[in-house]
Amino acid sequence: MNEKPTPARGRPKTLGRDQVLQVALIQYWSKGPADVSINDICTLTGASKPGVYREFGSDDGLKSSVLETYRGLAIQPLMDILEKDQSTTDTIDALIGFITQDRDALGVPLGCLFVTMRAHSQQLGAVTRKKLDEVRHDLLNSYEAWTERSKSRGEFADIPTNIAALFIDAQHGGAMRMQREGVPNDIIATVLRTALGMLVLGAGSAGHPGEDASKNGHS
Amino acid sequence: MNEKPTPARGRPKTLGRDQVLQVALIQYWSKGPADVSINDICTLTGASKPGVYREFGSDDGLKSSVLETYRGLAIQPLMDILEKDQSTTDTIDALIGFITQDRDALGVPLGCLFVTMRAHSQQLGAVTRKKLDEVRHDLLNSYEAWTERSKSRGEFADIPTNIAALFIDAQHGGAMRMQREGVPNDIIATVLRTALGMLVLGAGSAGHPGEDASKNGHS
DNA sequence: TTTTTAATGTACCTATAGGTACGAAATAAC
DNA sequence: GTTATTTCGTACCTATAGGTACATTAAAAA
Repeated sequence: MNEKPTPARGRPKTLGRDQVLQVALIQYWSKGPADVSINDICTLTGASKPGVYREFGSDDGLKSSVLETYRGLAIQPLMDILEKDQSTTDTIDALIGFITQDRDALGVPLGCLFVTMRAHSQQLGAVTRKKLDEVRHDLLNSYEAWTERSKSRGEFADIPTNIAALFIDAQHGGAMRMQREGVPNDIIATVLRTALGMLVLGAGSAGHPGEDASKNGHS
Repeated sequence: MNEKPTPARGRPKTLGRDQVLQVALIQYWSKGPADVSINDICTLTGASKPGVYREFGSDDGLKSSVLETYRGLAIQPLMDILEKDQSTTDTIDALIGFITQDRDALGVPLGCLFVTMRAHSQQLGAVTRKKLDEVRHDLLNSYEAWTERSKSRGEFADIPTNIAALFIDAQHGGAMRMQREGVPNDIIATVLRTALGMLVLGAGSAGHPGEDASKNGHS
């Protein structure tokens, strides 16, 4: 419980680093990383601008720190599902459940900050882009490792591992984009079942239908 | 050959509307619509800023005009492939060929301006967003109509039409994102064959492999 | 030639972005 | 108390964005 290793010497720090990170996270997530200024974050947190710059160095520094936070919050749990020792179909169901969780109920924004940042990478600084690439590689490696394990159990369709990983990544990105565009979660889940169902060896040309949620399509 | 219906009265117009549209199109396409200013376009075309505003009204007006241009240039050809009277597998092959064309050879940027604008819609004006929605609906309707025709020929898998349309749209978006992220076109084509192949009734759980392009995956 | 019309572009406006200089304030050590 | 140290936040900087006021110019019409 070492709250503060050094009892410090000068003026005590009052800036709430975690609070700034939390607020910035929600703002970037809901409005997009390019549509939230440092000024906005200062106003919302009550922090001073030099305080934020002292803590994070730059806009780029803040964004990369937020991405790191998001990774622990939303990307790691996704990868944890892949690590878990369960059947291929169970993993797919768990993935779909995770991706199409009710965001209102959870109190978090729609979409995925990681996916959004990838789409906006041109507007991000070098540090954030580098971390983005790192997270992307981690995630793709996770998909590949899961695919390999599933293949070794004889549960995976005859698809090259790297292709499967890119395919899964594309479905994830597509699902998050649909969510932001207002497609209902049950429709998204149905699309994902169709898409990911085909990865399972021996599944029909259409995945198992599940409950029918195919009435309402796009607005 | 009515070059100019009205011989005009006052000072002749020198602003090259089409040139501005072309330059803006390439700029938005390659750098993203939020990373190109009116000033940039003025510098690149030699047009004056008031000239651009007289012609297009606003930033929003210019962007929506560019989107309209892009629609004719890249979206309509895609939809034309869907209208063509050919087998489901042939249409899928044509789609994949169109999407993974060599952009360097064609002299056009990577990715898809329509897809990029959708991802950046928060940063666009009301007019452009409206047109974006219109194009999106057109495209989804095109996918649905094609799906229905394919079903009536007994060539389509047992997937609800609206779900199939969203699925195809997601593959297109994913392909364009991969292209921007540096995935080679032959890899993208393989992912698309895997994804779209499952729409064909009676295809194996993996699509027909085609030539093997599954060595190099993601960088 | 003078007038009317319609386009031209220089030079400006306001707002906001990221970023910082610097004196004031709060603590521990002396 | 005084000093050393560390953080604080007001007030500022520069750059660039979208957008426009207005005097000027080039044509057709009178």
